[in-house]
Amino acid sequence: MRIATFNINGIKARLPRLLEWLDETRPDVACLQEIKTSDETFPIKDIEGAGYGAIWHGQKGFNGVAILARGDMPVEVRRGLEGEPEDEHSRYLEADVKGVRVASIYLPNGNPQPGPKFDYKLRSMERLRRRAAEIWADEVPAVLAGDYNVIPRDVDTFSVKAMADDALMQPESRAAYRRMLNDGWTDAIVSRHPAGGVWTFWDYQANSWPRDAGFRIDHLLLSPAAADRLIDAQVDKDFRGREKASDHAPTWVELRPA
DNA sequence: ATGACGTCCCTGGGACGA
Repeated sequence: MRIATFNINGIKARLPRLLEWLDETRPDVACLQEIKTSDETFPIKDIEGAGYGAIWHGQKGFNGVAILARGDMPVEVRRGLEGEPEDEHSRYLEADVKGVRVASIYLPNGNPQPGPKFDYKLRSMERLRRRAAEIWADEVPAVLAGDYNVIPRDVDTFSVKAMADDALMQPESRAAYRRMLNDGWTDAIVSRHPAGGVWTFWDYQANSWPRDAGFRIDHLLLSPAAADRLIDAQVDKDFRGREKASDHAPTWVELRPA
């Protein structure tokens, strides 16, 4: 089964691209981020028309996450991360889908750093880590998929120099991500492409896509029971080059049937 | 470099993103 994550940067502006991607690649599960729409305006009819059941956690204007399941209905486990009751950003949704625990995650960008947005980013990463530990304790096959807004290693960006002052690449951001790996989670793309050079994001600006100036910030972290079943992990890179594309490309894992 | 580019909001420009 294939589980994908895709920061679509506005589900309304991107709807033709999303439906096209679902039709062409037929992921079993699709975790979406930055749907940028309220719960009331989520285009569920179009999603259902493509053959997917869905749950979503929307927010007017920005953020927002969803989980889609082909020919199935995700069973919601949790929406939002604990630890900050006053946090109203829609950035986390978790469900059981086709025998796998799946989370759709949109961690904060954190720029500019230093500053309150960067502090919020780091706190959010620690809140995610705490939830991940609870999922780990359940010993279920789990895939924590989403836009982590972290460039984990120097080989995960076209230019270390260009990104040096960015929140995505600060030592604190990397340390927070590495703590989850140290907890035992497997970075699926790294396990299949250890040498790096795999990008999931290309900025709209500065001619980034034509000159392949991208970096890797969309990640799928696997629990041991999921990592044991890992067959492949890849990026649907060509979708970044299409008309009215998102600035992210879909990223996915293929798991052996249980 | 208060830049670029794009989406959202609700109207001409601000908020936000990476």
